[in-house]
Amino acid sequence: MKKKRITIKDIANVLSISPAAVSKALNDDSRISAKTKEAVKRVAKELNYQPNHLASALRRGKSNLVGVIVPKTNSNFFSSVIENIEAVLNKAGYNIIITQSNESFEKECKNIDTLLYTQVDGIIASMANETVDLSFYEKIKSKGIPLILFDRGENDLNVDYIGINDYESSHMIVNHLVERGCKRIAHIGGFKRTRIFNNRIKGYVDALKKHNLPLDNELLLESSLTTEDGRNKMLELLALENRPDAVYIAGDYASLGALQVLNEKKIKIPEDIALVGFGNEPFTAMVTPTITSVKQHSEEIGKLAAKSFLDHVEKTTVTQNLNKIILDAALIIRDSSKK
Amino acid sequence: MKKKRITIKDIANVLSISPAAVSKALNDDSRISAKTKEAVKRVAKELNYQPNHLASALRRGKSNLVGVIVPKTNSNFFSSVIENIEAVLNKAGYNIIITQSNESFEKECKNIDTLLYTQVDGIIASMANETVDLSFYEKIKSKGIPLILFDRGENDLNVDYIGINDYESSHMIVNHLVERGCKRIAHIGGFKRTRIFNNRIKGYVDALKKHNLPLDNELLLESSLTTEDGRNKMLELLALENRPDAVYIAGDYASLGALQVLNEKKIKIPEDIALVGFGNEPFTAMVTPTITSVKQHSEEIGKLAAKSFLDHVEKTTVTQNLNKIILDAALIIRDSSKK
DNA sequence: TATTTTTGCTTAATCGTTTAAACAAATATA
DNA sequence: TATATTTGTTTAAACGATTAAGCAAAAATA
Repeated sequence: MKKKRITIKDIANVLSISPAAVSKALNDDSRISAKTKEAVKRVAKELNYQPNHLASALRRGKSNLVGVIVPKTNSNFFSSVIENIEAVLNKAGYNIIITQSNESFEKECKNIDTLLYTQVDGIIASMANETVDLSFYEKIKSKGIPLILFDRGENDLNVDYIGINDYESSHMIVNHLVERGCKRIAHIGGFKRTRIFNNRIKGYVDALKKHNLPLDNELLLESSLTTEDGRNKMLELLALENRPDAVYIAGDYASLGALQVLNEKKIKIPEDIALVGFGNEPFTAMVTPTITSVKQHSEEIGKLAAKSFLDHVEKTTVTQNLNKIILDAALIIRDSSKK
Repeated sequence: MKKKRITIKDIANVLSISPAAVSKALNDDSRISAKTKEAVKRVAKELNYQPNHLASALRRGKSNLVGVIVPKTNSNFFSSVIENIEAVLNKAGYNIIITQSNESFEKECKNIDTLLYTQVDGIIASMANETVDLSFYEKIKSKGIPLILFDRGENDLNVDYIGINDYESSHMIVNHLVERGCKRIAHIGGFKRTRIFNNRIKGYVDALKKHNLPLDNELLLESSLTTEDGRNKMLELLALENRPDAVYIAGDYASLGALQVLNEKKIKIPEDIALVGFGNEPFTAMVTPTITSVKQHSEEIGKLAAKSFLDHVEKTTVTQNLNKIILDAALIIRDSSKK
């Protein structure tokens, strides 16, 4: 019942030549005559031959597969990054394997093992929120497999990184809010231990200082940045005796939660409290009022991450200098913070 | 500079036994002594041995990889289906490779080729809108590789299918709108050639008949169901002399476009025109007003698709009866159509 | 004690490709 | 014409695992 696989041997038999010649013909080896090549390709098509990737990858020691690890595909940012990684790598003859960590350290470790086991030629990853222990990433490095991080990265791991300038983005946001006339600007930040969120916090603190605004610790909250936690942290801020007049939230999903709370309590946005999110998820332009947010250039990040990988595999030289690319983000001003 | 790979041969050398014994020990073969197994596993750990998937897959003729093809990972429905497929398959020792067709027939064909080339053990797919030519799917079948379709499937391809009852869903929606008092119900449907959208249209037409409502052809439009096209089709409906008092749209993204148009024109939802979408994307609960939509049980669909694949590989019998599973969808009533 | 069965391993072939090395025939060079 | 080079192919050994078959030694059975 099972269909017999067509192999190069079958093609060789038809043409009465050796399998080696067939292999070389299919790979356009210069030492094979044009006539033979043509014949081989014709017969290959006739027999509906499909090369066996496992065999060639095993022999070549190269799978032409690249693993991608993201916290969730279900966000515009990550899905767009993936799309662009894929576009660049496909052109170079690579295919990608996408895995999700669901923000779980354990799942992320499993994913790494799976990818290594599948013999990927490289890994492009954005780390889960939970991840503190870097030993699994060290494992990738120790195998000599190119590792490229984007968005969620770690300085300690001395690897290529593509991301945006989080520190500077916070400055942009605070500048914008100050210009609007806001004086008590709160910040619902992500986990401090995650580098990008820590940088956003630092940027926020320094920007306040720059504008001679006092830093009020009750206005600086740490959050998991889910919609649910956005709601909770917003409620905390509203419970304060001295409410903020603007809230900068380090993630769009959390900013959505905050927006819902403000709408429910009939607090006017941006008149009473202005709102700024982060990530420029499509829904920020869909909700009422639309939410000001920061665009992270997902297309660019995806392309650069892929190119960074290609640099590694194509460069045979030992002069492997690290690619650390920091892009400038763009503030997309919408109704939630308009003048 | 490159790290030498550790193979079973290295382990064998350390223990002065044969590579075959090592392989069997690692696979818990009953003919290997407990002592040897223990020693092998200890040394494997010490040397940080990672099995070479390519080699074992080649030899076994089984890659333990399952390919997944979806139009876009960037929708809650598909990302949730994928998550659940993965959960079930991981438990059974399989890993998945996710690919996106971006609703393009050409890309979908490429994805199929990639997956076949990677020697996946099975393919779970949801077809692109564009896809009419089924020859690439026939190719999968002709190779004897299990193929399971979900959501977007085709009856002609005689394969397993998991989806919801689209025809019945339309009835549910029309019933709900009629109950609300609506008399002129419009339908912005997907492409007729896509089976699921065609079923929704049929359900709409029959439900109108059931309620003795006239079928007005200017109220039945065909759409690509993007946000942009949702806007355009809504504008078409508003241009009618005799406007509808309810619009049932076969996709949430298009319903969002329609909602934007109605909001811009200050047409009251649901008082002037009620709105119902399809898919229960999270944003339907985020926008103002929230949009009534149909929940497709993505978790269930994902799990069932994975189980269906496992059925195929585990069943060695020839009695392979087809799994055609049709789930009942659930109508989630929100502000856009509340009484 | 002699014979059979079980246990625990080894040998060698195999999966489908690639590729270094060998080699004959054709062509170029001296 | 003799020698060197190029061309087009074959042979055979990999890649790293699995596995059928074989074979001693140990244990069980008669």
